[in-house]
Amino acid sequence: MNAPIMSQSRCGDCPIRHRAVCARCNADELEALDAIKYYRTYEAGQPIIWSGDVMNFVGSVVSGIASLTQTMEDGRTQMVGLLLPSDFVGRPGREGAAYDVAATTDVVMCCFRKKPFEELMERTPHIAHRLLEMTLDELDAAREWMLVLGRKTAREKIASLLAIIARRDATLTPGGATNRMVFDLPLTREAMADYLGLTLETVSRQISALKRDGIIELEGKRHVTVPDMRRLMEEAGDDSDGGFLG
Amino acid sequence: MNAPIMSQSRCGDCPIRHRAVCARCNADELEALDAIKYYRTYEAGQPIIWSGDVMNFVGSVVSGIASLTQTMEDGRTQMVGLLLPSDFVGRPGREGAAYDVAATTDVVMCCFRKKPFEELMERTPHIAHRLLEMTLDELDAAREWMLVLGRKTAREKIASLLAIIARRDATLTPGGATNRMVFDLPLTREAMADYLGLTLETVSRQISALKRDGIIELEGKRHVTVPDMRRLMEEAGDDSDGGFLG
DNA sequence: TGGTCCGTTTGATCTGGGTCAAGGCTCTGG
DNA sequence: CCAGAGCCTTGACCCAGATCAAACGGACCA
Repeated sequence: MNAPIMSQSRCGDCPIRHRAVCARCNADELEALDAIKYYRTYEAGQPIIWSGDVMNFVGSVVSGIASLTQTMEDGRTQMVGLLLPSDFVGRPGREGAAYDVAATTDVVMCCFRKKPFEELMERTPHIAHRLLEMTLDELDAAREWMLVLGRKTAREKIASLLAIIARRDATLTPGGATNRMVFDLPLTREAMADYLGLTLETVSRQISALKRDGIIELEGKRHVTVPDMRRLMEEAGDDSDGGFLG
Repeated sequence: MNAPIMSQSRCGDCPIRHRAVCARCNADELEALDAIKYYRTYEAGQPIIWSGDVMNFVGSVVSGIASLTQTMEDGRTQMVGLLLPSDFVGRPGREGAAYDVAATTDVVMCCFRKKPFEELMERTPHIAHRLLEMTLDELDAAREWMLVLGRKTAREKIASLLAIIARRDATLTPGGATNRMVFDLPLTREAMADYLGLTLETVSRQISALKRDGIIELEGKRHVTVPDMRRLMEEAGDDSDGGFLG
């Protein structure tokens, strides 16, 4: 609780490293961040922001998983992003939210009031710079996901999602990057379907198929073991291992 | 040729307004931009950059259309972005390209050498700021497209693409935002299929269907008339008119 | 004037994933 | 200990869009 989780600098007493914000901040800047910061918790399933709402804060996910979702008038939905701990939420310089944000699991957010955050950004170029980098990362991720949505089969989609979650998990689990990987699915079948542009029945069937074929092992419905990440990546149609394995 | 196309400031003698770069630059900054600027032309079909290549420039499309494409090892491709005149290419602060960029029609690019551009960015906060805004726009567009790819039917996909092209065209055609719209398709059926996650046969069939149903009129294979934009938007499943019509 | 090349259209057929429907687990609360 | 609610799985069937195949049409060239 008092030992840093990461070796990076953190803003004030915040238990996570804000990737976007304070990786390179000095003491004064951290203090300024602390002054405009507050925490907020959401229960699993709760909305955090609705598309079009005025957002008066930006922030980072501290724990739990949040999702970004687009919705059509007739109710069809597509998840367009997953927010894992340390991911940034919000659009400096923008009034409203562009999509619905909801808590997929219980979520703790570290928020910064938007106006003062933007002012701080103005006079702190490296924060603006870091924010640009981070937005470029998100753009890359979004465009990679467009390939998944547009061209991959249901089985490849599932494998891609599992690979992403495993990889993200690994970055939070020191020394985790081996061939065998174990993690918990933070999403229901329905949420996976929303992310993958599938129905929950197809998600369920394909997970069963991957299990039958020995690509994954399941303990209960959520706890996943991948005996060999390379095989999973092949199933994802993604031999370029995304920089994940040596 | 000597009269400005746009009423905005432009960098030096460049015939387009660089949305990202010089909308708010002063004379000194424009001069600095001019000093590191050069033009380059590409024929339709030519590659501009390959994914993974080191990019030593950033720039804007001056005329023509370029595409961003993701490719899988087995040859499946997904177009992840369209670059129309005034769109920005390149990733300040990044070494390599993340996707293939190719000229879809003949293209003229206005390029800035990357190193000096980044230096200029460092000491010119409003350029960095504008770049962030623009990247956020691209991110929004990418995420909107994820909904198209993941959840829309073939007919809706085609209608969405036509609506986007019409809208983009309108921004370049003063006074063009009426209900009736006329434009040329800058893409082959195959390129449309790549963008929409379909096959070219399906694209062709759905275009024929939209024509049969009177949503669009075709003169040759490329010249499109939309008698009533609202009907097209409905077909796109996108009643929120994207800020296009009053 | 007639190839031939390339993008496009159209037809016939097949199939992956959607839809509808019926249970099966597992946790919670009475 | 049972009932109910949420998820999840599995089966049967269907359809939108993929695949395979043929032919069209306009631009270019000999």
